[in-house]
Amino acid sequence: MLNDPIYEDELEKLEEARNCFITEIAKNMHLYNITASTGRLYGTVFFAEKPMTLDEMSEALGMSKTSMSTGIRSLLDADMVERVWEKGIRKDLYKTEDDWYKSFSNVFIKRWRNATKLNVEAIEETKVQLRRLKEESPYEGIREKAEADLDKLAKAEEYYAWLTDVVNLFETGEIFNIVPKRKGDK
Amino acid sequence: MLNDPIYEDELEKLEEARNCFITEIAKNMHLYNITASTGRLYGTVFFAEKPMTLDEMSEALGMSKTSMSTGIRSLLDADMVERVWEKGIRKDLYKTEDDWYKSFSNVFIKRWRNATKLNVEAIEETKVQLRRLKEESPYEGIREKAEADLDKLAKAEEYYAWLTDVVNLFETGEIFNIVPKRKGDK
DNA sequence: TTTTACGTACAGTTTTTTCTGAACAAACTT
DNA sequence: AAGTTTGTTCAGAAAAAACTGTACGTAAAA
Repeated sequence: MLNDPIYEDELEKLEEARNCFITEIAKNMHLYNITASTGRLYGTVFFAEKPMTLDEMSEALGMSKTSMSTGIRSLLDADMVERVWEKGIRKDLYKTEDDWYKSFSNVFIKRWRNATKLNVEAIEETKVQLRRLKEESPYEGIREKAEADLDKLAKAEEYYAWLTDVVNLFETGEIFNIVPKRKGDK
Repeated sequence: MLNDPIYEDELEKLEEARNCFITEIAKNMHLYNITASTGRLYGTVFFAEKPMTLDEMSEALGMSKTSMSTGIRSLLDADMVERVWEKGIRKDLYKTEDDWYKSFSNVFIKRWRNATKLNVEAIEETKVQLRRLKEESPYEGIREKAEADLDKLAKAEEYYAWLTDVVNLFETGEIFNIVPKRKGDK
């Protein structure tokens, strides 16, 4: 069977079918801050019948093992892939996380919570400086500008408070009460 | 006042305060698929007392007008900036969208809806090919693989159906019933 | 109409990111 | 202990992206 040209042909068709999905998903992977190459890696592991080693990935994609190593790490960070253990196998094995809801939520939470935190901190620091100007500047023009800026930042803070609430919706899993997971329905 | 060194100094302090926020927001702008440079552009327009022209932006940031043009376009695409019209002014004027809830929602909707659409289309196409293999391949191994892949894709479809629901939550504005906008509270 | 002002397309340059192979360190095998 | 195997670090090469200045088309002004 391994040298059966018709079987090879069928296998080729299978690859082609898979490739259709892999190519598309790789293109949209940048939404998770993941490069297209790493997206293809994800797709490859996704369709694999069993967990893959770095060497197998390297072979499958025709890319260096180094790239597989860094790519897998990105995917691990994004909780899109996990390491599995198999008896008697020395190499690291990886499979895709099958709970896509979880992957999405994790990425969503991680990214927005972090961004919110940093931005709110920056707002606080900026406010300190602006308040000083507003209260102490000898120039009315400066005081007015500082006040106007403070108003703008206050609005921004409201928004970040809301965004934090939204992130919490995903973190607590409450989102699944509001938008239930689909099971088998179209 | 224009040549008053103390006033200049105060203005400098104002710039510095603003810069603190601008720098941070620019760093996190990549979450909206926007470069750090364009992020700084956003910050500059955000703090400006009145709508800015491309030339003013170029002057303020020390970058080419071409870059301002393309940067502003990215921001327009993301609904983070809008063009405004002022009587007697020939140049295009831009201000930041003050409804950040809207900006966030728009970006969120646009990006995820688009990604979902493309991925679902790819899944459909892949399914067609896999079904053919599953039904017509003379090799049991191939038929089994095709079936396994179809199962995986079915799970992916469920996820995308859910994601579409989530996106709709933002598109219809229903998210604001669940997570109300903050007004003035901390 | 001619002139001027304005925004953008495009090609080339600079900067940043991605990718690779060699060298290394840790852990397993013998 | 010596010798493999395996994943990762690192410096340099290759690829991609960002940025700039020139040139051009369009529309307002003269």
